[in-house]
Amino acid sequence: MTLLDTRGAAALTMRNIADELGCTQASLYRHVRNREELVTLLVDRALDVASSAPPDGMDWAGKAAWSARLFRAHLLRHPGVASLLRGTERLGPNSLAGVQYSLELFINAGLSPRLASAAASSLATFVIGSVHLNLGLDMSDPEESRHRRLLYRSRDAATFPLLVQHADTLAEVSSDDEFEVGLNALLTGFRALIQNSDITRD
Amino acid sequence: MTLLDTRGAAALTMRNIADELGCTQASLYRHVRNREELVTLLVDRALDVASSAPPDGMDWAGKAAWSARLFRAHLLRHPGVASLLRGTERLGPNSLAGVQYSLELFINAGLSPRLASAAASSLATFVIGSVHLNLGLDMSDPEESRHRRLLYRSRDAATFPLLVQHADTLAEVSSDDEFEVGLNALLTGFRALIQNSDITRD
DNA sequence: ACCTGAACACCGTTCAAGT
DNA sequence: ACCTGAACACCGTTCAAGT
Repeated sequence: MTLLDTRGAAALTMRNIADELGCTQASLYRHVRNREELVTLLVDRALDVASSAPPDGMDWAGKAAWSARLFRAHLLRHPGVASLLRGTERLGPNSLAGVQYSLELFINAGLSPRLASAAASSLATFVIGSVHLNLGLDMSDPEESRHRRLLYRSRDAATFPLLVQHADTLAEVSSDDEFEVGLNALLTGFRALIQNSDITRD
Repeated sequence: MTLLDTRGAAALTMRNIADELGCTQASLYRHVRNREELVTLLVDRALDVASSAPPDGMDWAGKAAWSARLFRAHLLRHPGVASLLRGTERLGPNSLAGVQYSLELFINAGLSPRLASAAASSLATFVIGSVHLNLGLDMSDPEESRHRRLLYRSRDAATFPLLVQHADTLAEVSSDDEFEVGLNALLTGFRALIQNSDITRD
């Protein structure tokens, strides 16, 4: 865990883990079948944020937004965890707690179990995908913004007119902005979905 | 390219590439700095679908949905490409063409360049994230659905009541369903955003 | 039961040496 | 300029041998 946070996902090798634990690499295979199994266990343990519930007094959309922001912030604080987060291994108890919670949220909001599941999945997909796509980048770094502006501006104006024209704007859009716009759009869409299924039910 | 499609991303090693090309691994470093640079070039070349535009006669939402589904289908058909798709390397000409196109779409729909960029990014994030989270899984495989049903049903009913109760429903929700629900919600949210900025402008 | 040392078959990358 | 052979420092995994 500390190894992953301090030296990154690339340094999470069986040898380094064994060193950190004070044993040989071969010993690890007494407690774990594969490296993959170890990663699965590690990732689920790292997802214990999902259990912290939003404060009371919010409607479902407020709670969903609160949880999504918390989850995203946690992943951004632990990029190593985020980079190991795939779809296959979301079976651990902490991940399941997250599924249970978001499912409850959307069902109580008025969605059918099927739609609630799809909505919760979509939201998680967006949060994880959002962190994933910005893993290498540090948007607060001014160097990064300058680099992107140059990339857009130096394109051929005939084939990429909009990129050249709005280079400055595009370079300035932070990943936080992107996330908020997408999160808001998703929740607005879910709200419409709930109203529609209410109408259908009447 | 054929190596990636036939034997997967794990088999995309410098040795295998060199074999496929009929040279030694060391020769590759005359044409490419890193393996990473090679992957970047390869991924961008694999994204040539972005250039195929949707048929005329659709509104912006229809076009966006059409492009998103096309992109997703392409990635699902080439899982190796999808697994290599990170955020850092979207600089290639094909990726930029996709950015230019989606930007044009949302600006013409009535969004400011800033919001259009965020909307386009969010949509791409959702598509890529959606494919990413289902990379290992084959939902059409009945074995997979049975496994998921068992996973949910065998949980502790006291801590995960909803998972146990709706195990059958949850196991049956396909990734296609999830994607359609999320896509629809996003586009509905963007539509509301456009109407809002129209009102603000008046 | 748990650990060790040593090996195996793989990686990406480098570099002197060839043509 | 481009390619080769051989090496380097790493991987994950296995296995007989120890306690």
